[in-house]
Amino acid sequence: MAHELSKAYDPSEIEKKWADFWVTEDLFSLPTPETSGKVFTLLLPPPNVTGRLHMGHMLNQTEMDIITRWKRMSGFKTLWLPGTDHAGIATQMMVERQLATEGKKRQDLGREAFIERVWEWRREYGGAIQDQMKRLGASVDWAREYFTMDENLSRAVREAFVRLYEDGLIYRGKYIVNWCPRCMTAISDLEVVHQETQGKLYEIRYPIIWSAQEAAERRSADAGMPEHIVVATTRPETMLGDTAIAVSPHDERYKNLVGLKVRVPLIGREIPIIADDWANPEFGTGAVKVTPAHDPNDFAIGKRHDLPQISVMDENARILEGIGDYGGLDRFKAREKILADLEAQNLLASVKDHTLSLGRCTRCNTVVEPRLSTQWFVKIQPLAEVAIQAVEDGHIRFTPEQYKKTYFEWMRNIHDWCISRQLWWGHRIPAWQCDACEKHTVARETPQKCAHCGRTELTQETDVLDTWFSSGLLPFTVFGWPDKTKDLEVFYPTSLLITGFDILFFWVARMIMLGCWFMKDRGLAESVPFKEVYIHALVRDAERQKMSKTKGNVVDPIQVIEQYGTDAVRFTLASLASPGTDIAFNPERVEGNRAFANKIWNAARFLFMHREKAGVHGIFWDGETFVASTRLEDVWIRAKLNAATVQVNAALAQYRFHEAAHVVYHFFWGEFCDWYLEIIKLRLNQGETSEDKATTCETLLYSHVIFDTALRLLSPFMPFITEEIWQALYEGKTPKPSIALAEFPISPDSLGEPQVAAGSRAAEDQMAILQALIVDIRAQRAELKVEPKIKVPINIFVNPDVKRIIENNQPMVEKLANVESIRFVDQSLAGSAGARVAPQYEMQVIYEQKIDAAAERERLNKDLVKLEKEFSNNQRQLGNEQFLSKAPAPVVEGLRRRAGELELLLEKTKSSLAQLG
RNA sequence: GGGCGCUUAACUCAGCGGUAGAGUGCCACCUUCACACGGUGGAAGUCGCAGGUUCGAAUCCUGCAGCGCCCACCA
Repeated sequence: MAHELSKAYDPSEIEKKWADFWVTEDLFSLPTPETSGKVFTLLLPPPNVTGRLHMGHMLNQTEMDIITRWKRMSGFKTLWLPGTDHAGIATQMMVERQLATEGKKRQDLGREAFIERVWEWRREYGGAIQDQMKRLGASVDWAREYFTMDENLSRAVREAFVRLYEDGLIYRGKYIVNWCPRCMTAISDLEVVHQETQGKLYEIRYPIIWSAQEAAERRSADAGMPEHIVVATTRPETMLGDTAIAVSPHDERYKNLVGLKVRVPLIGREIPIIADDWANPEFGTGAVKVTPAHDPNDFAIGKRHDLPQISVMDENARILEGIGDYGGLDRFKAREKILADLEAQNLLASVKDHTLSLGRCTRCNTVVEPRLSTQWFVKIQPLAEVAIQAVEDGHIRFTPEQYKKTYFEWMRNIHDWCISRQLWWGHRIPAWQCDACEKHTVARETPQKCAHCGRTELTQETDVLDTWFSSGLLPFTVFGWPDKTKDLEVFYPTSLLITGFDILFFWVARMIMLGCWFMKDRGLAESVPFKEVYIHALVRDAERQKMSKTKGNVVDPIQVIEQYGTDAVRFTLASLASPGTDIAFNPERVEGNRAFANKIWNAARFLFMHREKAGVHGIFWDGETFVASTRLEDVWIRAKLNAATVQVNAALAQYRFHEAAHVVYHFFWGEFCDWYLEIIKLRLNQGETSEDKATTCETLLYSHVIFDTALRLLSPFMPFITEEIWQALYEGKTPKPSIALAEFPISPDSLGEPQVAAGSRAAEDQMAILQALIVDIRAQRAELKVEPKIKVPINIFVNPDVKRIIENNQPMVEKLANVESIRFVDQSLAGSAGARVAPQYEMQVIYEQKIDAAAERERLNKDLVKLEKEFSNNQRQLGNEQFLSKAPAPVVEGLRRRAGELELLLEKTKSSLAQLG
């Protein structure tokens, strides 16, 4: 492909080109390996088919892509498996909304036609998020893409349901569930979000029914005979379904009322006063109305006391016909009317402000109504026990580790899982009800006859399964389960899961439970759906607010990408992705990383320019052996690159994306560009002799090797720009079709080459002295206000060792610090005008202009204060017997060495000050 | 009511037992032949508060204050 780089870095053009290339060349498709050795598998948390890419996705996919590319380049057979989720409620709502614009409801179409309509919708609009993923450069295996409603996955869902049923873990029953009257379906506990809401607490008088006999008894006993019992409630409309009043058995106030009957106001039903521990004497009046069909606690009381369950609302949360004057009224309208009617009868004792926690549907924000209905449940305890053990035994590792606690917390207090939904879009429950005996037959295929009575008139269950039921099975169903496939054998358990904490319970926990259960014949350690979980943070806006459509602060990743380029956005997210910390995403921050990309671009152009000038082509590298050089800057940059390599590999192994990004940024900009390229300019801008040309070629070769390695180090973070430059570097003759398939750098030092390591350390020490000297000269020039273009002579006072280092690298010092000439003197320069002292050298800038004595004195005084403070700390520690005996030797040695330096520096600084007068 | 975090330079965040760091922003100078999406130099922090452990604490422990998140059936 591209052999040369355009003058200006334009991400939009190159990103489109390579995104297409990766997909059309099928670069990331992985054939099924023979064995599971060195295989890395990652499942993409399937976005909703209705989804549009948001910053959360982008962070998630950037992290997954970095890890995936890193693993792939490091020699793993890497599979990143993409897919989309059919998202029951969300998708059904979307299509219903579309129907509504045509003035239709789903009931007008009927179940089959409606489902066909959803498929149509999916064919037309369902691919949006995949297209967006391609723009991010996500290196997934598109050939294996799945959809949770695909036939093979649907078959697996039925199989899983039937097996759980056969294991006795699925039951059907009439219980209080969370009901959304707008979605008209049951939802699980997790789909209800509780909000503190300012509401009212109403106290209502229920008239006590006194029989003549009881009344007489009371009067003779002088026991008092109250007319009413007052109950407190936040939802007066449910009184229509009251079947008892409960008081605490220990509540003296009500002791002798237990067993009596009261009349439910407005409807006149007689109900008993019962004693139950649930009633809290401290709260309200101590007496609570009991409505078993509309409250989970009341449901439990009802079971204990065998109370009738009277439902008073329909599926839309309207009062049922025939109940007082309230039939057909919406629950909140009914509440108003009931309160007014109570008031009129003087039965409303009081109304108080009361904050309560109101449950709302996560989909549509409608207030959830606890409703008595028949649903399918998963008996969760047996599944949870195994899932807890899997994590306790360390078969799944959480990063950050704190999420393990959250996971245990939830798992240990888990309730049975309501898995049926009254929707049409989804996996229909494989159960058939007998028209005659009304019992259910659960089967993989449509049964011929009832399993209980043998009759043949059967009707399939109309409910579908919770979407999370099918996604909870994905880690094995995507590999062909229930069949025993090769894929399942080599890819399961997957290696890693990267996801947000918001679906820790919805998805992560359920995958663990279901995986451990269905794969249990592999043994616990191998039954888990993934070996590691990395939980990433939330992307917030620049003000740390949660992004939300209603607040209007949602940042559209595609827009930011168009402004700065995908690479810059990816790099920004990576550099902010410190485990466990939410990300405050400010688009302005991307600017800095866009500049970084530009910097790399120009570094490449610099090398290419010289390559052209020198007529040097075909600089290729096998990616393994280092080209030798003994030049200080060459050994030094190699040592720095090795260090960066070691750090990046270590950081990625711990999902410390921010650290890896920082290391690679600092290497490229702070070391390679700022120092190395500046230094080699000396060798690249040489003359025409054959010796000069040879030097240029050597220099180019060496710098290309370094640059090539650095590009591969950066590639997982910025795949596009590195691909573009890498392809150009090899002039179309790349060793691999893509940089993404090239080798990720590993440090030669880490492979055990002690003499190389020693040489590196010496080079680093020498460069550190030269760098310090150069920086000091520059600073002194700035202080003396030497015009930038003027070269100045300098004097240096050093020991012979350092002198040799400087002499060997004199052109470097002269070029980088703009020095005319260096004179080595044999007397201390401390105190001389324009001098600076360091532990290893004394340096004086010779400049005719008069020194600003005041400024110089200020600087020296500041230095002096700092030095004195450090020295006194240093001396205090070194004078401390305890420290000397207890601190580790290297620390003590370090301080001793520093003490010597400090003494010297103090002395020199003081003498300089004295000279200034 | 339970549980979990966070508080370090103007801003965003690293560091988590051995002399306070980065990026952005800010100030000054420089359009030098890769890059002004640049270069060079510089200013800027009693590491929330109070105790404790330690030779040594931003780093470990306890308490307090502020901020945030998750879970939960108290009418």
